[in-house]
Amino acid sequence: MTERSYWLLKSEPTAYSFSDLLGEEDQTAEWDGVRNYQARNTLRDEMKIGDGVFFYHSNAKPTAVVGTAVVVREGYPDHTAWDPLSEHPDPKSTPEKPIWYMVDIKAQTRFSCPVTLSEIKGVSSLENMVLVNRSRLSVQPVSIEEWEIINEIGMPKDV
DNA sequence: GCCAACGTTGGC
DNA sequence: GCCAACGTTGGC
Repeated sequence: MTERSYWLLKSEPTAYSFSDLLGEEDQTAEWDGVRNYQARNTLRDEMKIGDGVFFYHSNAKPTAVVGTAVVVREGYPDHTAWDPLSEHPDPKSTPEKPIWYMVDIKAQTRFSCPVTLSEIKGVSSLENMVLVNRSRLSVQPVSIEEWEIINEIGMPKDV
């Protein structure tokens, strides 16, 4: 019996946006293309079915957490690595010896008020977020406190 | 478009 | 195993 964990996934909306995820059949997609070892380890070993996911738009105007999703399939080999026509081919990864992994996520909630990076930087209880301190990591952990605070800002109940 | 940060590669 | 060179990310 383990408790739910929380994560943040980054995507450039010009490449794949939260709207794209909402437009998928069953609002579910493979989170493929991650080619960083630390992020790979998180995808492969740590993210569990039912875990909460923040969907973050990087390189966007503005950069922001735009919604939430849930993990619906745990780490399995990223088959796009051995597809030479994919966006991120890596010939060193094979079906027999996969290097890269992915999870499936399903969209949950689109924030009525996307939580921008500058907003996050202005909240003292969010100053330890990985997003703020190690900005290049594209798959990163989120504490339960950070999860709750950003959900409250993104989906205010009393408006 | 610039450029700082930082992850990866490869020569030694 | 070190570290310089290089490539990429991503905020601004």
